[in-house]
Order: sequence, then C-alpha cells, then structure tokens
Amino acid sequence: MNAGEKQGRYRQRAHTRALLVKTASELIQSGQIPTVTAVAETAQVSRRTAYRYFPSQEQLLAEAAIQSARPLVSNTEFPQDLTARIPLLVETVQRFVYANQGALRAIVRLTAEHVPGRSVGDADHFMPARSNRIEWIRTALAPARKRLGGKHFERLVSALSLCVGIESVMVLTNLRGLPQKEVTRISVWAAQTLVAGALQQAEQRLPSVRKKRRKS
Amino acid sequence: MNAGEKQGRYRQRAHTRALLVKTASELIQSGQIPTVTAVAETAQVSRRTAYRYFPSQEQLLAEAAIQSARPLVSNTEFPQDLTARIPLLVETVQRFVYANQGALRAIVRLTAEHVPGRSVGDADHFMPARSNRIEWIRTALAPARKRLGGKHFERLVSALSLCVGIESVMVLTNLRGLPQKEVTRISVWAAQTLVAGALQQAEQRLPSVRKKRRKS
DNA sequence: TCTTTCATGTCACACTTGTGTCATTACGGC
DNA sequence: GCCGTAATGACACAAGTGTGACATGAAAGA
Repeated sequence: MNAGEKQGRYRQRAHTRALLVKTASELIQSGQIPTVTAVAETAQVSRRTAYRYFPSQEQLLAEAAIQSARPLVSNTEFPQDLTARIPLLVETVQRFVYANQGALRAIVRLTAEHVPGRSVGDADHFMPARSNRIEWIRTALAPARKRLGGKHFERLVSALSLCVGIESVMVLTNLRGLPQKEVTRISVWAAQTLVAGALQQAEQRLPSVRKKRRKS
Repeated sequence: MNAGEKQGRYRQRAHTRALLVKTASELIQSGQIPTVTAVAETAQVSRRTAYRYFPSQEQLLAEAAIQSARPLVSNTEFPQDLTARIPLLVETVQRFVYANQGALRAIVRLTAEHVPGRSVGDADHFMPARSNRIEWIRTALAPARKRLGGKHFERLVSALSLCVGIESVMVLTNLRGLPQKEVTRISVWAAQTLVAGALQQAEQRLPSVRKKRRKS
C-alpha cells in the first residue's frame, strides 16, 4: 500500500486542498503574489490549515501556478510546412508566457532553488514544474525528425528550449530591456535560424539523401 | 546639483556600503542566502544601517552576487577568427556559471520576483542585475559588427544571451536533465549555428559584398 | 575650538512566515 | 443513533522584513 488516499475523510481533504489551490490561483492570476494569510482568508480557511496542506508558501503558489497554467495548453493546429510551424510555435508559447508571467516566474523562483548537486536532507521537495514546453517543441519539430535523426533532433529540441519559454522572456526583458514585441521577434528569429542551421548541417552530413527528399 | 556624491562623510558611507556588500558576498559564496540580520551582524553593523543603504534584502543580495561574480570575469584573450571565438566565449561563460551556480541562481530568484508590468508604489527599484554577459557577447562578436550592421548585430547579441548564462544552464539542467558536458555542447552548437545563420543572412542581404569575403 | 551636521545605534511597531499545542467540531464507521 | 477520530480553528511563539522616531557620537567646517 503506497499512499492512504481514499481513507478517512479524503473527500473533505481533497475539497480543502483544491479550494486552496484554486483560491491561490485566482489571486495569482489577478496579478498579486498572495501571502498565505491572504489565500487562507479568501478561501475562508484558517491559516494553520493552509500550512497543513502546503509546507510553505512557495509550494502552494507553485501548485497554483501550474494549475493556472495547464488549461491554456491547447493543441495548436500546426501547418504542414516546417518553416511555418516555427513562428507559430514561438509566438504561441511566448504569448502564453506573457499571459501567465506571474505564475511562471513563481515556478522559476522555485526551480532556481534546486541546485542539482545536493539534495537537501530529508525534505521531500517534489519538484513540480515539469513544463510541457518540451512537448510543444517536439510536436512542432516533428516533421524534421527523420531528416535530422534522433540525436540531432534532440539537440535541436534542447537548443529551442533556450529560445522559448519564461527564461527567454526573463533574459530579454530584464537583461536587455526589450518590450514584448521585440522579445517575440528575437525568439522567432533565433528559433528559425537554429532550425534552418540544423537542417542545413543535416544535408551536408548526408548529401546523398538530398535528391531523394522529393519522395512523398 | 545632481547627486551629492562626494559631499559630507562620503568616505565613511562608501566604506560601510562596501563592507555590507563584501560581507553579503562572502556569505552567499559560502552557500547561504543570508538574512539582512545575518549580514548586519557579520559586518558588525546595525541592521537599521543595512536597510539605510539597501532598501530591501534583494537589493543587497543582488549587488553582492554581482560583485562576487565580477572578479572572475577576466579578459579572455580572443583569437581573431570569429568562428573560433564563439566556442571560447560559450565555454568560458558556462564554466563560470557552473563555478558560481549558487550565487547566480540566487540572482535569478531575485530577478524572477520582479514582474515588469507593475512597479510597486513609490519604491525606486533600480534593477541591479545587469550582468556582464552582454559585454562578453559583444566583445566576442565584435569582428562581426561591421558585417552585420548595428541592428542585426544587436539581434544576434540578444539571441546569444539566450544560449549562454545561468538561465540556459537552468533550462538544460532542470528541464532536460543534461549533465554539464552536454549543456556546454548544446550551448556551443546553438551559438555557433546562430552566428553562422546571421552571417549567412547578411550575405544574402548584401550580395555585392560577398566576393570580398573569401572564407570557405 | 566650537558648533553643526550626518552616519550610526537603539528602540519600537506592523506584518509575514512557519511551527507547536490544544480545543472544538463534524464526518464516518459501527 | 452514538462514538471516536480526523479535520479544523484558535492562540501562541520565534524569527525575519521593512519602516518609523529619536538619541548619540564623531567628523566637517567655521
């Protein structure tokens, strides 16, 4: 038996927990970074109870941020042409990032604490923020998988994960002082250039295949 | 009269301020994220005084982190060949990032809190964390400035700032689970590909200049 | 030397984060 | 239905963050 999930008053527990997350999520989306007290009061719940479900403010906010982020991930319809998919990918992701900037920055704050080298004592910090960014990129790049081969495909995915997402927005905004429009422009250009370069290198690696690329 | 810099007891002020930054820097480098109280006590200074120089803990820690980072920025001798400069730039920066990961992640935590949209009240939050990353990139790319032109040069600088630095390490480490060696490899590839792409596009924009570059 | 500033220290206050302790209430099992 | 336990509330506490208000001592300027 792993976790006593459906035992005792699990219904009440689930309700309280969900209520807290939902309340925190709403407060975050309204622009604030709410205190535990604020969340508890808004949720009509004792502050102590909030701390019973979430060991720290950050845990609560992180979960709220993730929840408020997830619904916006809709399956964007990608065109067939690879070169047209990239701007669509980047613009969609960056628009999403700007729409949820507060929540995503909270996630960054949390993951930034987690220095990979050393896991801290007996704290069971479950790392929450496995974003779906990688999935989006993989989907958008799917048509290039065969042409690149698994290894180079993954390298391109990794490279694109640097050009897209909250971290890229943070860098271009805070370090370079760019407005949203410029941020998106740069991201799109970088992504396109990387994809073009990867394809170009692939062609040079396999010059014999080049002529066959006309098949289907 | 702009700023009363050298008026009054400016010597004493400078000393106290430097002492605070230095103390905080040392505490950060020892792995902690010190409280203002801790910094003040270690520096043998009243807590109130620390708050007189730095309006918030963040300001103090940010400045300390920057200072602890700066000494490691030695003028790396760049070769003349542009294509050889890029790997050197990336490897140097990424090695530096890994060496100061704790401090740099602290900076990220701090800057991540600063949501650009809304400035809070009358606090004169001057954002401190202008890293020198941009300088390094500009220096490394300097030979390409003429070929690219100011606008495209800056775009390339922005794009490279996404592939290099603590954020890139965080993304590739936390999101993709890559070890240091792989992180550096990906970063180098991305940077090289971006530079090559930018140059290629510049040639296509100015075909008349092409014959003057006889590089293979 | 003697004021006059100015940097600093001291004390205090409101607010937040976590945590511990104990009472109360309401749900679930019988 | 009753009872026991589990969820919650009510306080309390230590520590930290910023921020006032006021005292004090030392350096600057005459």
